[in-house]
Amino acid sequence: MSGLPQSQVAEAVSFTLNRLSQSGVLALSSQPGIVIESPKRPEWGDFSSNVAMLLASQVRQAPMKIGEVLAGELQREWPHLFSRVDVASPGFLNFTLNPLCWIQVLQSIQEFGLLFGTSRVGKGQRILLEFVSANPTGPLHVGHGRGAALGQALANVLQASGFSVEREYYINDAGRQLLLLGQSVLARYREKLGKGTGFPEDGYHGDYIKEIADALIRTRQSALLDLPAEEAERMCAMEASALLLDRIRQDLSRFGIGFEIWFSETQLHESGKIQQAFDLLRQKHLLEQRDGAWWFCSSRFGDEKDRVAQKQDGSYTYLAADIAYHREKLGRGYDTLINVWGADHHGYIPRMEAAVQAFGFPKETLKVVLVQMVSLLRGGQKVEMSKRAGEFVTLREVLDEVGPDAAKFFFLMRRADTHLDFDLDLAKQQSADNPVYYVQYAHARLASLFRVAQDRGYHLPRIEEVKTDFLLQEEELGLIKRLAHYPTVVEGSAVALEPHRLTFYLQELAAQLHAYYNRHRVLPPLSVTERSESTEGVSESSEFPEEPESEESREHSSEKISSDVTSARLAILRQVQTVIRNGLTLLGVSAPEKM
RNA sequence: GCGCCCGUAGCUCAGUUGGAUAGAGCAUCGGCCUUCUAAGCCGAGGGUCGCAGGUUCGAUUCCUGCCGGGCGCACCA
Repeated sequence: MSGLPQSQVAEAVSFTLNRLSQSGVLALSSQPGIVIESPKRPEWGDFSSNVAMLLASQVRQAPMKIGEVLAGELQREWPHLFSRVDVASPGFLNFTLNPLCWIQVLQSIQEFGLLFGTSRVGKGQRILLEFVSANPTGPLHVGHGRGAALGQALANVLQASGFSVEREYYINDAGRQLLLLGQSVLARYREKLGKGTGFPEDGYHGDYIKEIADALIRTRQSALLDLPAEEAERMCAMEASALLLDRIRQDLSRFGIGFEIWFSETQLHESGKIQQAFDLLRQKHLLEQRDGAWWFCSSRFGDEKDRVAQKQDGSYTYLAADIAYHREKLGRGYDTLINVWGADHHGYIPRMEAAVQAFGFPKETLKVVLVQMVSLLRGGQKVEMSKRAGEFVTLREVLDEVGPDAAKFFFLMRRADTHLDFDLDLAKQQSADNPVYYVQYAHARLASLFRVAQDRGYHLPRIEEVKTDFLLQEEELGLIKRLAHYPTVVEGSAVALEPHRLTFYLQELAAQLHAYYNRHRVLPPLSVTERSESTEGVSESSEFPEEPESEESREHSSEKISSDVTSARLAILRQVQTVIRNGLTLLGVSAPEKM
């Protein structure tokens, strides 16, 4: 979408810089990365750039002087784009665009619709995004919910930016944790049948274990008591993990999260992939036997020490499986692997980076996004969760309480690597204080406006049908500029792997919309009342007071709504609605027509 | 002890990869509905960007050292 003003400015600057370089006016050895940003203050124009300052050392001239030259050239060469280019100390270029440029933003939104905001920066690079991947040893809890919301939003934002994304869930269905699950279930099973023999040391304590035991009693009666303990444990583990995985799938599907691939760890063992990975590492002398165990030499790639991959007793550690798993993923030909992990696993990153490098891929092939913990607040108090006692709030409970939309939005309101306080009361509240309602309401409010407009016989105009002057009033222009920023936000969220930027953007856009909506009418009032007659003399005057300051609400009621104004506003607001809808969609949140 | 993350308004947090005079929401206080959804808007107060150095035209942002908080440091996952 290079037709957008910001890209046009960047292209213009780049082009002019090249030309000045070739003609010898500026002696450039290399062109700096041109960053066009939106300045904080309106006096600094629509966009600004620091190129002149970046160039100063290279060209050996004062930034202000370079700025002057550039500003002059740019204005001369691109008169349709710039209405002015200023140089501000210590050397900023401030661009003020020809207002007409903004119209094409509206046209672009109108034309691209659902696709507005998409780009091709990803160039079709293939990304494997692995997230949630909770062990099937218990139900999903809130922390997993945050990972799920983040993963999905990341996938959406990356896809919108031209990456080809596949989502994967790694099922940890082998190893000690699963055994422990089997032991825990069997222990409960025995207890319930009056044959209790104690509970495993680090067993799973949650009530769901008892429910699974009940289910086993229903289907198998007391049959498991006759089996050898090991076999009974294995059977319990299989049954329990199948049940729990099924429950995880249900929760995720209710949360609106889907995966292309569900990858099972057991498969790695059974297909010999772990053995293969080991053979390869041995060949490369990255796997060494010491003290009867096999060590992965991760320290050669910057890890602080080597790690055991195969224990003295011959069994594999979880690391062995993960090494093989990452080799498996790399072998599928992705350009980048992204893992969304709980922040408590951060110490594990160097190990996995080592594995990736051991197989001949650059370290950057693997990107890990860390998700910090979630605390739930109710009545201003933290809801206590203790993993040891098996007391944690499940994702399902949160969904029951606040619904998927609010849950997702709240999970995405903070940067992933900072701790999140999730206020359950706020998430349920139907007021402007609740950010998700606030944004959704903006969308619904517009939907409602359009319904009323159509009931009253207005048709919703296309941009081309509207008189330009009425689109370019100050506040309308403000809205358009905000809309123009949207594609940059989507791209930034994708490249930085930070979807929370989109959440913030939507709140800002909604705020601007609500303010606008409150201040300006779109449709003329239905009936002429005595009050409007009594102020008619004032409101009909062609000159509006400059800035009424404290009299803004009065401006609202006295504003004259011609049919040109109505259609211009309808046209702009439709594009606002499109952008809100698109943004919410990328976050996985619905955009309701009615609330 | 070592490593990673965090420290910005009373609270919860943004800060566009190093830019110009530091931003939002909540909370507090004061206003706005006979007219398109008040699930909304307008206004006010509130800051040593943890501290101290360094890098440069310029630092909340990068580097070093402290202080404070969280997490991790298994032949568990």
